Amino acid sequence: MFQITNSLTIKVLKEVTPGFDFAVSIDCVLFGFDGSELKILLIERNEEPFKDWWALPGNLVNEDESVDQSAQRILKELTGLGDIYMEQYYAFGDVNRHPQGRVISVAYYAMLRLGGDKPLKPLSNYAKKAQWVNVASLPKLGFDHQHILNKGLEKIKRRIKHLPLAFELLPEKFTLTQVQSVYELILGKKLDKRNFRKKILSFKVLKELEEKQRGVSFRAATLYKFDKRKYNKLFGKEISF
Amino acid sequence: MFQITNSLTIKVLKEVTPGFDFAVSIDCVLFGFDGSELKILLIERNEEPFKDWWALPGNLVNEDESVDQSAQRILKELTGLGDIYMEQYYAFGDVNRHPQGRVISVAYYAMLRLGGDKPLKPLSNYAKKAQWVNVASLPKLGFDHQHILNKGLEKIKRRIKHLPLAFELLPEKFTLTQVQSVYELILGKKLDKRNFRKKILSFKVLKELEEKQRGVSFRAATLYKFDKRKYNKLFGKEISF
DNA sequence: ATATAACGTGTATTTTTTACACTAAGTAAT
DNA sequence: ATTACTTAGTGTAAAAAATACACGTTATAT
Repeated sequence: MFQITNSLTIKVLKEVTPGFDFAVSIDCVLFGFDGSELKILLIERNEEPFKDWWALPGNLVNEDESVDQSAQRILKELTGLGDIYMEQYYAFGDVNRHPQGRVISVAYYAMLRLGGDKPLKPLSNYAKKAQWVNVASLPKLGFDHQHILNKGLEKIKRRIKHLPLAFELLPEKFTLTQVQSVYELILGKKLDKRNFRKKILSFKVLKELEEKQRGVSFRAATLYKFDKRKYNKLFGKEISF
Repeated sequence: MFQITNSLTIKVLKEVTPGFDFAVSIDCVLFGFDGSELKILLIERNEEPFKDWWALPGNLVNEDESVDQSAQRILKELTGLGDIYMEQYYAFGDVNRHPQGRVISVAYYAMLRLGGDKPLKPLSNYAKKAQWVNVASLPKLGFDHQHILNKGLEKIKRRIKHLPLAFELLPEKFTLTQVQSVYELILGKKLDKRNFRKKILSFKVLKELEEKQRGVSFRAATLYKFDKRKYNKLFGKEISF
């Protein structure tokens, strides 16, 4: 159909409408909590640009998928994690944010419970590996990912004041002290123990269990679980810490 | 350089990296208040697709501009309005949202005071005209613009509870009843007059003027103006109505 | 038995939110 | 000038929420 008469390296030659020469990518900011530290899920890249750098799990959107679908696929491919509800929070569109062309990136965040149950295994070779990294000691990240991450942190800081997002970070059974730790880490400040408990229990979305912690030094705390049923009824109510 | 050996209509023939065949567009949701009704700025389109339909002011992002810059340019071209701070709120990326190809749209909103001072004059011929339209009686909109607009409304509903956005909609001098009207329109519910005034004055961002309304039937109300200085100091404080 | 370290609890004060109804002032019509 | 009309403008009491603050309890480790 087309005859190419010069010797340039041409990747694909194709009919193009002006304006249709952008790429769209997804970047995922996954927050995790291991019981004491706030973590972010990063990958070690195996492709240019930024090969061998740490970066947020991210890649280009395909033509036949919505950006929401794409976010799910990309997270799965790069980290092995599936079935995670992520929420879109911002589109990054500076001209030179990507060294290989004009790429707009749509960022998503999610909160995730950590634990041996969810192994991190990249399914594609875009990533060498995926790993949870302490937010307080991040490596240098590729692209504008530090900026994307900072905006994500700001976002959850605001969100957690109004929604009990913290439970998504915690294991099924948790102590009130752990809940408080999550809030303190995300908000970056200490909270009063008695007032915190009064408040968090007043929403009536926690169910006290008969059970106590096991295998801890010193006094074991009572375990609670999150009652999603009751949480859904609460929807829209304002919460602040 | 290239020799085309068939007869298809080809708009541009160009080197393409796979993935780089998206377009990115901007859509602007501008809210206005004329003293009694909440309005949205719409254009009547003069280009396919959806020629002759009403739609949000929107167009494709150029390669050499950031999405933020693009939002400013597009708004100016389609409505004649410049120098308006718009905030990005969501990226819409369903596969079939645009009939001519894969277009991701980044949506922005702003609040604007209405008045003869800001004439609406499209500078490009993408729009036949721009016009403020009552939110309560919208025409059918092209693309997924009704959806984009609905999300924008939800957004400002949440925002106005925490920030005094209402003042951006009002003229320089306004009455407390007007402020209350804006809140009631956006929140979609009636508020108690005494409690509203107590609350809005408690932030101390309004300055009472010596002046009263002119040219109204019945008793004239005291005029106030917004004190941006004091507002900036307030930043971060939570407000709720 | 004792030391340790985290658990778990209550009250008083202040601040904020809510509910609620009438008088005052200016305009328009007669 | 009187009257009718319409919107402006105001206060208080009760309930709810937020804040400040300290010590006895309990399981573990030595």
